[in-house]
Formats: sequence, C-alpha cells, structure tokens
Amino acid sequence: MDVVLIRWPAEEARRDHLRQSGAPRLLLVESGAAPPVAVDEIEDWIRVPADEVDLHARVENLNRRAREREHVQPELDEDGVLRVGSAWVPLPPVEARLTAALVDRYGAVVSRESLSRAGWPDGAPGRNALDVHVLRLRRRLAPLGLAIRTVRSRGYLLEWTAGSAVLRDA
Amino acid sequence: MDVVLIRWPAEEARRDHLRQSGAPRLLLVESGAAPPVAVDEIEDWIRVPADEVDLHARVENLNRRAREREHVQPELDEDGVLRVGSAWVPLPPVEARLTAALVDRYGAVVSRESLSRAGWPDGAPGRNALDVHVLRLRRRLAPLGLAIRTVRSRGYLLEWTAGSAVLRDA
DNA sequence: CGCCGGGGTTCACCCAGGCGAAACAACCGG
DNA sequence: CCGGTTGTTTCGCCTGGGTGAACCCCGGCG
Repeated sequence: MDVVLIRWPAEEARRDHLRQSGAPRLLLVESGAAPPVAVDEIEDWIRVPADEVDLHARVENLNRRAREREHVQPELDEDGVLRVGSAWVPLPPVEARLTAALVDRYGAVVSRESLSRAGWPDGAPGRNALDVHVLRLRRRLAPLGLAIRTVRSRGYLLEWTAGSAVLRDA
Repeated sequence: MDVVLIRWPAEEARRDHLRQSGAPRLLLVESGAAPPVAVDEIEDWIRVPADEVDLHARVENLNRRAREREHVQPELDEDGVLRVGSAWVPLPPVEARLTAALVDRYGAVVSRESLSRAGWPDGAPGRNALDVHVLRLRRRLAPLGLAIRTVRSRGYLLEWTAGSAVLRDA
C-alpha cells in the first residue's frame, strides 16, 4: 500500500476516490492554493516545489501511520457503526449483520452459508444477494483499511488491506 | 490544550518534555536540518521560514486531532447555552433538549425515538418535526465545529467536524 | 490447446422508504 | 408590531435492498 502523490487542488476528484479505497495520500499543494483540511489519519500535504528530503519524510510518516492502523481491532456496535480507531462507518442493517459475522470470526474464513444465515436469519433471498452485499460491503469497508478476501468455494474472510499473507491467529 | 511551537532541532529537549505531558506540538524545522520522525499523532512539523497560512493550517489540524484524542466534548448548561472552548450558542428549548440527549451520549448513536422523547417529553408532534429540528440544529452547531451525522434507519450521532472553523488561537 | 462450466464479481436497473430542505402558517414574548 | 421559535406540508433526492445479466478467472476435459 504505497502513498499516492496528488496535485492539489487540481486532482481533487482523484483524492476523494483514493480516500474511498483507503489509500494513504500526500497532497502536493500548488503555490497560491489553500492547504487542504485533513479528511482522515492517512492524509498529509506539502507545499510545492518541495525539498526532496522533506517530501520523503512525509511519505514515510504516512506509511508508518497506515501500518499502525493494522494493530487496532475493528469494533462493531449495536447500532450498526463499525469503528477503527477514530474512524467509523455506518452500516445498513443487512451489511451490519454480515459484518458482525465477519468480525466475529475475524481473520478466519466464514462460509457463504454462515454469512447468508447471518444476513438473513429467516430465509435468504436470491443466491446473488449475498454477492452483491459483499461487493457493497467491500466498498464501504475500504476507507477503514479493511478488506474482504475471497477464499474460492470456501467463503470470505476479513483482514487489513495492506496485510500480507501472514496468519494472525487469536 | 494549545499547540506548542518548537524550534527544531534546537529545542529537542523541550519537545520530549511536552510529549510526556501529552501536548500537541508543531516543530519549526530550521533550514538545513533533517525533518523529525513523528513520535505520535499529535506532532507535526513545518519548514521555516513558512507561510503564515500554512502554519495556521497545521496548527488547526493538530488542535483537531488533540481534541479527538482527549475525548473533549461540548457542554450544555441549564440555560440552554452550548459551549465549546470559548465559543458558544444559545439554543431554544426544544433544540436544547435534543442537544442534551446528543451530548449525553456523545459520539454514540441516538435513536430517533430517544431524540423524540427527549425533545417532547409529553407526546411528539408530527413525524417530520424531528427532521426539521435536526436540520435547524445542524445549522446552529456548524459554526462551533460540531456536526450531527445521520446513521440511516438507526438515528443520529454528534461529533466534531473534520474541517472545523473553530479558532482557539492565542 | 482451446472449449466449457462453475464460482465470483460487477453493473444496470428497479422499488420503497428514510431523510433533507424549503416554504408556509401559527405562535409567543417583548 | 416584530423577530425568533415551533410545527406542518410537500417535494424530491439519495440510499438500501433485491434481481437479472454480462463478464471474468480458473480448472477440467475432450
């Protein structure tokens, strides 16, 4: 998960997009432009033209912060709010139940059947419903640095975006 | 808790001392010196001489982060006056009661029902009354850097705005 | 080697309901 | 009489949830 450099304010749209996908960003503020207001923990800015050393220092800092995020446990409260550190995302009912199941067995594979039962306690709708909700959930969780990985024909598991293949057992 | 400006690396000892006491710091990096490696999330640095605007932006950013970290929350007194730092707003009766409920469970979701009961202890008016008051409350709280976030189908939640305009400079 | 099929992903589209916002009417206190 | 407060209606957007279909990746098989 590398830090992405973005020209500011020229590439504002790109910044929002990257934020959605949970990538750390360094905004290169063009002279004359007002500095941005930080939208999350993994964003920083620097005035250009900038010293190579300074730029590098800020990039490193962002990288470290992105990595630190992985040591926090995601928490889902009763009101469908998923929190990671100070960041949080509201989850709609179905996705909240799915997330509960995933967080519950965090880092381990949860079968499609379990998920389906978790999401729809009294009968699942079409077979595709689960896939679609997983997709939506993925997008919602991305900004928090969480990813839902597929284990083909087995199920899904929840982990950190930047996380390597390291097994993290309880 | 105001941000402390420190010359770097001249005042390194002072920086460590402030870090111990949990104060937010902005290091003024003298030209030629290497940028510091951040020791925590309430420290930032800027190369001097620096633009006034840039410096201010970083200070504000640190203030916001420090506030979050300390779990500082707004205070509502008996007379319907909401205070945050040195700024304040008078709140009319209904909105004061709603705010009380939100402040009470600060940072957590408050259901529409709870809010409705808080605002109108003996019987709620029409269905939309709450929506409208939340809207008005939002406008009143915005200048203080407070925002009421919607958690769809669950309720509302009070928190600090990402880009608050609250100035608490010396 | 190329075709095929199953499992997954993604997209477009639909409907329903929650919520936001503006505009208006009644009201209350000075 | 006037400005601020409160309640209501109405309109419309956006989101949540669901379905079907196209597509893609990969392993198996002729």
